[in-house]
Amino acid sequence: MSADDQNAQEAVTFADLGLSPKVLAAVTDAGYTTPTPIQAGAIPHAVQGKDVLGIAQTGTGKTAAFVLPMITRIEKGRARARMPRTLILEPTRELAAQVEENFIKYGKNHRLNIALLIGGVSFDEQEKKLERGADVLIATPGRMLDHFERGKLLLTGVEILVIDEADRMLDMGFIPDIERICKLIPFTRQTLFFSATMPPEITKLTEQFLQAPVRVEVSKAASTGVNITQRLVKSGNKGWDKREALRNLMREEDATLKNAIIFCNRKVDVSELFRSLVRHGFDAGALHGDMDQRARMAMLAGFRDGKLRYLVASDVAARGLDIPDVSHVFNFDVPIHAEDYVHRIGRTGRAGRLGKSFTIVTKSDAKYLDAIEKVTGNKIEWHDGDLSTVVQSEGEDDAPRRGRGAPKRGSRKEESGRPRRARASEKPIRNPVADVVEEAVMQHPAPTAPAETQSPPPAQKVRREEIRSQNARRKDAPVERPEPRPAEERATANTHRGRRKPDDMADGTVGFGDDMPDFMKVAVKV
DNA sequence: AAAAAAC
Repeated sequence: MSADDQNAQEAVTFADLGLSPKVLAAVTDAGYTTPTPIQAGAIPHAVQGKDVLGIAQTGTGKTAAFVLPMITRIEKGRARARMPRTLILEPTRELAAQVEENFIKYGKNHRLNIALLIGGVSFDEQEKKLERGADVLIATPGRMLDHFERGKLLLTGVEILVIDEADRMLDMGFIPDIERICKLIPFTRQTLFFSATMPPEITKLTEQFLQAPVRVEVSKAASTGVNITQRLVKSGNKGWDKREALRNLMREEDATLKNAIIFCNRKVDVSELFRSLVRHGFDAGALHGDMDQRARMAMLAGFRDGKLRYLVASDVAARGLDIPDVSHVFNFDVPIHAEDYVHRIGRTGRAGRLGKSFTIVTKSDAKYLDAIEKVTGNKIEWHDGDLSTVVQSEGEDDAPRRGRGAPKRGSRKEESGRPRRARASEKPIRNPVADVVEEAVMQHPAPTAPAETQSPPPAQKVRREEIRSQNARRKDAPVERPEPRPAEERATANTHRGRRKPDDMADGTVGFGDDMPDFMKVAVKV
């Protein structure tokens, strides 16, 4: 490449990409002048209506790479009732909500009707938005198909289809849904397709559903960024050992720790660790897929706004979520799949900043650790001596005061499942923010119960009856759940489900009155 | 040894 070419490339600005003046103005207002490689590569083609195959990780500016040209292209024209003009499919609810935020930010000079169709929230409002005519429809596949089957949605008017995070959709078993949806949309559409990797199934999908796509590939972010300091931390096998190791680490790092995500492999452990950290006075929140949708939103908002310094999370938070400025990532568990390690620690050290990651390792993690070191291609240093120096703690798991014989896996969780009131005398919770949040996460009777729960439309009522009869044997089985849930999982569920009246929890913050932090109120609007 | 996603 000549020096001139290089200069020319450096000189690329958003103004050179063919975006409309109104979109450009919004981009400028947001403070951006220079597009990222994926944006510079994809936008010029996308604004011309071409199909694009974008191969890019999250954190590369991928979302704006489709949002900006889409707004440009739908400037003219209006949506008709139940016939959205564009459809964006996302694998998780949070990602979908995040894309909506992007449309709001960059569409501020337009009058866009945006509809967000995700599970876990009421159908009513979503239907209203569809009825009004959506310029932009953002959805997770399940809820979208649900609306479609109810006849609330016609896909024949879709001009632009976006499939985001295709490889993750594959992991999650969404590909049949995606194929079905693709077939429902006219062939004359424009398709923008994004995936971080291109396994054979995904390649097949692109061959089937893209027409002469422009392929834009941005250099794979070095599997683990050089600006992330990675360390391993030894620990005994027990949950108790690991939690103590984590707390020590958190205290050690306190001076330089701005905020941190703490990953667990399992949802139960997210809940348990969250409760434990709160009891120890850390202002932590929690995020996993079994939580009430309102609480998920509230947690994320609280963490982003800096109201919560720690977020204990499952891998729902490992990819794609845009949480800027995370200074630390802690792996409470070694991830079972090596790629997850890369994604998790990739939540720190973004945009060239420095980041730190610590992974708590026990003797039984050896093989997973090997896999990680193989994938990332480097040996990770031990923080403070390796596993050979670990002292295993004695005793029956981490509930020593419970009688012998009792601790089946479920009963061990009793402590975390017990109502908070009973615990209050043991250890005062010193953290009001997390305390409020705990109410929201662990007891998820949506105070303004989703409308469909109160008056399900006939079709759904029938389905519910089926489920109810399936569960007839189990008196306490939640009707929404076809499968009986294991005891330990119930630690995350609402123990009062079905027993409390909505009036008892007018605003969902039982017993906290005026102490509800602002971010909770904001997030609750969903 | 997992998580996620419709009800």
